[in-house]
Amino acid sequence: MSIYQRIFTDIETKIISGAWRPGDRIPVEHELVAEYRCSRMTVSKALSALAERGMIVRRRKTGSFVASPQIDRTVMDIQDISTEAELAGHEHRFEILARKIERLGEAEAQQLSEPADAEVLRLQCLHMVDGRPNAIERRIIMLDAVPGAREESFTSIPPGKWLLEQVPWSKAKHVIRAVSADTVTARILQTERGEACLSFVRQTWQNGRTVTYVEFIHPGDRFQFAGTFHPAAN
Amino acid sequence: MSIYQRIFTDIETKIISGAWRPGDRIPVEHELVAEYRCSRMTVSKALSALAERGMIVRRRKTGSFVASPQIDRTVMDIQDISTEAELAGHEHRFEILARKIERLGEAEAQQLSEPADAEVLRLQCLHMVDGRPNAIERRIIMLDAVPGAREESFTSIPPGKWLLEQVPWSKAKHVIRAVSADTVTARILQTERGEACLSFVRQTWQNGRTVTYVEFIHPGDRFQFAGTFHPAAN
DNA sequence: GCTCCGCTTTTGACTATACAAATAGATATA
DNA sequence: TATATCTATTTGTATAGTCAAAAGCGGAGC
Repeated sequence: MSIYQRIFTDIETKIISGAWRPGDRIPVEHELVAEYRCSRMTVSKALSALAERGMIVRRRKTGSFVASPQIDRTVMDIQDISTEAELAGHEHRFEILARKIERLGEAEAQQLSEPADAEVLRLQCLHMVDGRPNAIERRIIMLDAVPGAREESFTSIPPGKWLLEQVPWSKAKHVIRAVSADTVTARILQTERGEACLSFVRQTWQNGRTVTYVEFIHPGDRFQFAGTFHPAAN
Repeated sequence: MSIYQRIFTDIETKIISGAWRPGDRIPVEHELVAEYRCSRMTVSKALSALAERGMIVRRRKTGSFVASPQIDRTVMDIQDISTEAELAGHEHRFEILARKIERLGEAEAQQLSEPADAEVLRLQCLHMVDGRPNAIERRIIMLDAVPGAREESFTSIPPGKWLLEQVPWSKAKHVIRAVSADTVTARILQTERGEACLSFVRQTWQNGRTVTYVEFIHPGDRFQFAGTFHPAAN
C-alpha cells in the first residue's frame, strides 16, 4: 500500500468512525509530513483526493477541516422540500405520530441483518410542506449504536437531522420503489387508498453496525426525485 | 486557469463532444508533456483525475483510453434487470410497439427547451424480463442530433443501447416519481388500472443539445431501484 | 475607533528527477 | 511449437525543492 493511500485511508477512517467530527481541523500538511516521514507532495495528494471526494474542506491559511456529510444531506434536502418548486420558499413542519422503545421482531431482524433481541427506538413522523402532508417517515433507530436517542423527544428537531449530528459520515444504502397507499397511509397523507406513492428506504451503517433504517412514503402527486443520480455498486 | 485544469478540460471536452470515442487511445504522457510544455507530474495529475472520474482508463505499458460511459450504463443495467434478483440469470426481451417520425408538439417543445418544429423519432417499446412486462419505454430522439436514428429499425438492439454507441459521454438529468397506471399502460404492462408504477425520466444532452428524452414506466410490484444514490447538483 | 500595510501561515501549482511495477512484444531456448 | 526470458514502453509513486495566491493577524498611522 502506497504512502499516499495510507494517509488517505487513515484520515478517511478517522472521519467515518467519528473520531474526527465535522468541523474538526485536520493536521496541516507539514505535520502529516513529519508523521508519515514523506514529502509534502505525497500528503498534498492524499488531502486533495479527500477534498475532491467531499470528505474534507481545504482553505489557505486556515487549514483543512472535516466536511459535513453531504450524501445524506442532499438526500435530506430533497426529502424536506418538493424538488419541483425547489427553494421557492416552502415551509416545512413535522410531528411525531408514534414513539416507542421495543425489541426488533424476527422478520425485521432478518431484513436488517441484526440480532432479533436488539433494542430499538421506533418512530413514526408526518412531514408537512406548505400545510399539506408530504411524507410519512417510519424509522427504526438502533439504541446500542445511538444510545442518546433514548432520551431525545424529537419534538424540535426531526430524527433525520438529529441523527446527522450524532452519527457523522455513515454509509447508506437506498431503495426507491412505487407502492400503493394502504388505508392507514392514505388517511395520514390525506389522499386516496391505492394512490401511487414513492417509497424511499434508507439503511445507514457506521463501522459495520446498523444505525438506522427508515422508510419515507411520499404521495406520488406531490413528490419526485430530480437530479443526476449515480447508482453505485455498494 | 492552471495547466493541469487546462489539460483536464481539453481532454474532457474532446471526450464529451465525441471527437474522441470510447476505446480511443489518449496521447501518452510524454506527448502531452511536449504539447503543453509542462512536467510529467502535471500531465499525470490531470490524467489521474480523469481516471478517477471514470472518463478514461489507464494501463501500464499500453496507455490511456477513453472509457465507456458508465453513468448511463449503470442506469441501463438497472433498467434491464430487476435489481432485487440482480444477475440471477434473468432473460430480457423487448419489442417495438410504435415508431414514427414527426415534429415536436408545442407542449413538449416547451418541456424539452427545444424548437417546436424539431423533427423527432418517437418510439414506444415494451421490455420483458423472464417473460413478464417489466417496463414501457416512451422515447423521443432528436433527429438533428442523431440523424442515424432515421434509418435504424431497433429490432435487434434496444434504443438505449444503440444511442449509447452513437452518442458517447452525454450529460443527463433524471427524475423519479410514482404514478398510477392509466388504462393503456396497465393493459400493456399486464397489471391493474391504478396500480402504482415507478416512472423514471431521463433527458440527455450532448454539447448543450438534447439528444433524447425517455420515460420508463415500471410496474411497482416488479421493480425497484437499489444502490447508493448520490443526487448531484447539476 | 478605523483603515491600510506588511508579515506569516497554509494551501495550490509546478518542476525536474528518480526508481518501481506492469506488461506487450521481441528474442532466445528447450 | 511451446515456453521462458529479456527489453522497451508506459504508468505509478515519491522526493525535494520553488514560487504564488489566499487569508488571518498584528501593528502603524490617522
